[in-house]
Amino acid sequence: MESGMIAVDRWTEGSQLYFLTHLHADHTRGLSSTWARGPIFCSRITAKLFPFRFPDFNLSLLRVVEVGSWHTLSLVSLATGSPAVAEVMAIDAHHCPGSVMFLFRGEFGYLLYTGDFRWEITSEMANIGRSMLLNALNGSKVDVLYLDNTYCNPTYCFPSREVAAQQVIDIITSNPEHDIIIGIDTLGKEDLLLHISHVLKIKIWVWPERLRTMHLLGLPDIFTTKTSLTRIRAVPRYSFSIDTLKGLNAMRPTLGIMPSGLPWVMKPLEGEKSPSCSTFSDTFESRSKWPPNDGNRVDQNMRCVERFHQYIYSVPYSDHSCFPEIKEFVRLVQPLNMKGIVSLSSCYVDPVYYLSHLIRSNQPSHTTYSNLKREDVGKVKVKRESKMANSKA
DNA sequence: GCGATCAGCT
DNA sequence: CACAGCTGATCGC
Repeated sequence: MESGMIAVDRWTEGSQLYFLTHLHADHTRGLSSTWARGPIFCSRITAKLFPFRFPDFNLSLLRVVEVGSWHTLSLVSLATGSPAVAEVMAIDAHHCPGSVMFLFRGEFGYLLYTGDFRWEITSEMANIGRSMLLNALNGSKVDVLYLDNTYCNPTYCFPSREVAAQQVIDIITSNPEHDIIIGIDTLGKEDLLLHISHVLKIKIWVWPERLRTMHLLGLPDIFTTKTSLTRIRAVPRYSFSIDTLKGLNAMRPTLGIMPSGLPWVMKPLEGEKSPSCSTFSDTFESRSKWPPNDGNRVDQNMRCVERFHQYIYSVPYSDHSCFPEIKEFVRLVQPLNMKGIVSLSSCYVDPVYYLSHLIRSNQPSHTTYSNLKREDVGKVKVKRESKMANSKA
């Protein structure tokens, strides 16, 4: 596609149309309330949350793209200067509320930009997205897949969010006398909190701004800002530390739960013992439903709950796809070429490195690191400059 | 003084 | 290490 026409999650000057996959801060860096570079296309939920995040934003620049139907885009061809038409379809990305993938079609062919996404093969919602995607493609091939490669490495393997949510429930019910704090961000993991509330018939404390977000999302009235009403609190992840938990435990017995796809949560403090990480099943054997105790051996790579600290559990609840899910998605889409959208990670890999057998054309000249030998690509560590998960087309 | 950007931290 | 994001310092207007 010609450069300078369409930008996704990228906010530098020089594009005609801008697209926002979801409202997490690492995808909005460069966006501000004073934005005037052009229209921004996003999902209805993202549009709803937008003014809360960017209070004085000129809302006439927002364009809602409904999920599941083609939306016509008016562009100017950079090559000829004449009007050009393209279309876009938003498809639910199941990453956080409002998150979508964008499928573009035009004279440039088909481009699919996943944004951050979770592709839970067993989930009913993913099946809807699957048929939506296949119907939209109608047999055509995706020319370039821009892929959420956050966990694009075979070492990343974790259960569905449904299973991980049950692990959280098990921790809470196994510790009836404990207060529980759960680390979350400004957006995302609402389903986990709703599930806990529903199963345990208990309200969930959130901080005031987060309560506003819950209301904007139209979620059930199970959230509160009164600490006296519940022993379960969802707190900002940045406020979540071993020291915080120690402080809380000086008052009342309190356990912290970190829902995360990462195999580690935080660096153990100097002199701290124990991050040898006993697994949840070591501690709570028979009560735990995970790993399943059905006589079969659990995949050694499948992460389970880890006790990182006397007071802290890490639960593999992830809003990004794990490696087998990414693989399944690429197999479904069968792109001609693909590029990772996350370029900063200690284990950053070009998705082509592990998944080249699933794309239709895997000539080295098409890969991001065409100058490297294939064996070297997986070891590339990208420089800090491109932390933004983005792409320009 | 304000917004934008960056350093540092979790 | 950093899924995402806060705070505070600094730069430029």
